Amino acid sequence: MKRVKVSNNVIRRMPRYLRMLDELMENGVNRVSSFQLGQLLGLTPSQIRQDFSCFGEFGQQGYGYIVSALREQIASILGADRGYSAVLIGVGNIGRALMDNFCFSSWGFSLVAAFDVNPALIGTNINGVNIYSMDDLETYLHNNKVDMVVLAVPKDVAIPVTNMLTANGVEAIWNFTNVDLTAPNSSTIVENVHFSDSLLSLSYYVSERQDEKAARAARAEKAENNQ
Amino acid sequence: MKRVKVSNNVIRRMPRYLRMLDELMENGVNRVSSFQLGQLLGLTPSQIRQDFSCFGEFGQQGYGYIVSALREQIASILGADRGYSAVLIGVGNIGRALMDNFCFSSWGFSLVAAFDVNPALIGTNINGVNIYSMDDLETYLHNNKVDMVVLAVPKDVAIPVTNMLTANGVEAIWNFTNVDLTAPNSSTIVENVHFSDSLLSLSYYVSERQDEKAARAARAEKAENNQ
DNA sequence: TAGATTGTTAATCGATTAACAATC
DNA sequence: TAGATTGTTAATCGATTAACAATC
Repeated sequence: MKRVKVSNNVIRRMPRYLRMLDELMENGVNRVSSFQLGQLLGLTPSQIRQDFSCFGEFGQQGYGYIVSALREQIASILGADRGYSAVLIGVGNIGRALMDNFCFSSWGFSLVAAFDVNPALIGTNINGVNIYSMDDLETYLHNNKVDMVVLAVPKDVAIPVTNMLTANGVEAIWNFTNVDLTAPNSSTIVENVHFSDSLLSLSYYVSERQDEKAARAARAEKAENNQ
Repeated sequence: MKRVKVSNNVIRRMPRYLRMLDELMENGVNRVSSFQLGQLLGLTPSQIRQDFSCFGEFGQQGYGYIVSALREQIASILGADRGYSAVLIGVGNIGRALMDNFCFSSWGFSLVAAFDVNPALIGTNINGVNIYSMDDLETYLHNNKVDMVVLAVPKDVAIPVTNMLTANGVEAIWNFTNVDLTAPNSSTIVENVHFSDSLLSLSYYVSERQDEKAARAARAEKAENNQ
């Protein structure tokens, strides 16, 4: 597989391709063209072919792509076939929701341990994942290969915990705290999940829609009065 | 406020500005320049001024921006000052995590009701929000102004529930199911939250990093052997 | 006033789309 | 073979950055 510098826009589309290919496989489709994929995803065929071409040649002229083969290629590009290990820190509601609902394994990852400060949780087990004391985290990190940390601790301890993690060699953080970890720890790869950003974007488009409606209504009323 | 067509990229940055301004206010900062904001957010001052200029003139030459005033302006642009009402559908783990942890009100929204099929939940109350039966949802939508729906139902009922919602006038969906609702219901505004997409993006960058390391190691070994 | 920083126009850069030869 | 669809190059479009006059 090629490893040239690929734009973030492309990277963000790859998981969508993967999901769509999974869906096609579930539906027993075994061949797809860039045109069809584009229709399904609301993208142009050109863009899809450009995206794929960043990583190699996965199709066949005059035929298209074999769904299962393309699926494997994209999974591989995204590292979803490397069995990366993840550790969850903070078994509050979000952490718990992830343990209960998010199927790490179906994306090729394995959640190997969870950590919390709550004595009621320590020593228990959710979905086969043991919950350990935060006090044992540092030792754990030294004795185990941890490819990524899922950070779901309360906002106010996000920074100190992150500092501890990076000091202990953690290189990737999937960040569910409401704190932006992007800037500070340069060498650590951080993926921020900000619910509020997502909701506010939605809210913007709702406002836009409502303002348009109001403007239309105002125009209609004015026209009415001018009769 | 201006309402010209603004690119999605700009809209996605606005909530980040809002969060940063909130943080500055918490820290008692009451004045900020585009240069400082840029440093804090990892953006260029140019871009920040360009972004703001899509909506109006919020600064003062030679001085910068008054944090609280700018905060209000951006909140208003995003519709975070309109008291939009939201209804949660599906009180599973994700739904519950949102009810417990996500502070709708701090972003100007109010969660007015929740719905589920589980008899053990129906009639109960979480954080002041009543949980009703799904059977009552349609009636509820007819009798109440619902600006957005938070969709946190299981994957397999996502499509039928969505169809029911749009049929009953719901225009905006904050979608936590793993189904892409983007394409089909054209007039409905959908914001998809896909945990897997986020994780896979992170995974890509982790893989890239590890491949670089491996390549470096291979080169080093080769050099060693050539000694 | 001098220094700072805005809002905006112009220049650059990058991403998307279109077009087409290659070929299955 | 004829039709279809890829991978890739070139053209277009849009987003970011640079520059600077306006002005607090």
